[in-house]
Amino acid sequence: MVRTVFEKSDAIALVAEVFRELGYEGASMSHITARTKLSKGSLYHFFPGGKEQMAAEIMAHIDAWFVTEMFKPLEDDEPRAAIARMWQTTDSYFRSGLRVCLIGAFALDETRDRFPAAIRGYFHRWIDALAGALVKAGLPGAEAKTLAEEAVVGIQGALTLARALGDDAIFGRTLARLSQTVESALG
Amino acid sequence: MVRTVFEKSDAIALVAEVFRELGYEGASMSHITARTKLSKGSLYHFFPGGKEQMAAEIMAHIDAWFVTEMFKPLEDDEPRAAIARMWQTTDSYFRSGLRVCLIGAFALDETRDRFPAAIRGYFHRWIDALAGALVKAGLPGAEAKTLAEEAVVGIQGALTLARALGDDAIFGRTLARLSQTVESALG
DNA sequence: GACCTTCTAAACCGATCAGTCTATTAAGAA
DNA sequence: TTCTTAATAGACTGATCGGTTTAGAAGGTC
Repeated sequence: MVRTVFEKSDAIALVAEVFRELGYEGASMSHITARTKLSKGSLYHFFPGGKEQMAAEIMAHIDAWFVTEMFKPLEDDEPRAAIARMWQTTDSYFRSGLRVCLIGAFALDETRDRFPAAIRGYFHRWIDALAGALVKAGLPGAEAKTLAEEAVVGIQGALTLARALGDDAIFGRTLARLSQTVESALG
Repeated sequence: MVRTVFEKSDAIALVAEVFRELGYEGASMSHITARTKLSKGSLYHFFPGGKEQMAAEIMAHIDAWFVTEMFKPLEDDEPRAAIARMWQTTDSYFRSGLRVCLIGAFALDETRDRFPAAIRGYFHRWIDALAGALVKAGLPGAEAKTLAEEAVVGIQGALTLARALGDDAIFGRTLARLSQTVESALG
């Protein structure tokens, strides 16, 4: 029999895409094995805790990526440049609306009750990091918080509508509108 | 054995709440029977087509409600008053953020591929009805379309974040902000 | 009462679920 | 080479899945 060797990081990325497309409950082990070409032996070798561990590690992986690529830059770099790069990073991460937000999708059904802290933390830190950058760029705290919330709300809503309408253009339009709103607030 | 008699409209409303909380895949027949107190016999009597028919009829029911309560008023009534009532209707329908949008949740996973027309139609008509009212209220077509899209995107995003953060206040804040934006656009 | 239709209850079915186990393979250490 | 260990393939298990069927209860009509 043919034997393929995987790295755990490959496994995380592959399984993540299955959860992203099918949701937590919709992603059965047979779906996962079929779509990833990882056998059950491999999956339970990497994730002895089964589906729940897979989802937890995937969320941690996503979280770490966002911290490095978006939240840290928003906190540490020059705020206007970091915010400008945030729109680009967001657009490419979500493939211009073709890829949904796994954490957002988990939030909408009972999967939320399995990972409440991870879900809450992800969005909380995104809003806080953006609000912090807006404050550093000169906005009052309250306005910064409102604007940051508006941005993350808009991104999530645009992802939902892009999938619902089968029209990814709405995602680009929303990002453009949000960045425009932020820029005019910054003056 | 004790026998309880249900109406089909009761069945639709009860099953709808289960799908809303658990999602399409997450809502197994045993979950549905347990939470609704409807036996399998009753469920398959009302919905011979099983889960798929349940979901289809629930979506049709939701759609009809929105047409009567929101889309028709937006099309037929005085536009500013209809838009003002839309915010209230939206707030009460989604129970100020405690209740998710079933159609939006379906859009995010593969459930979308079972009901693409219903999902697309729901959001398309919402945006069009609101944009139509905005045009009647005096806005240019392009601006009306953009604003209507922004409103529906914001509502969906706020529902996602309300659930993710376990904080329904964000839903009220978003509705207030959106209505403010619309009002200042109308002058 | 008898009869018929509508509806409910629950046993039952094959398929699929998440998860376990055994056998085997590849690769590094000695 | 030989031994050891990490990793893979896939058969297997008991539980649960969506769905079917059978049996009978409730309510109307005559």
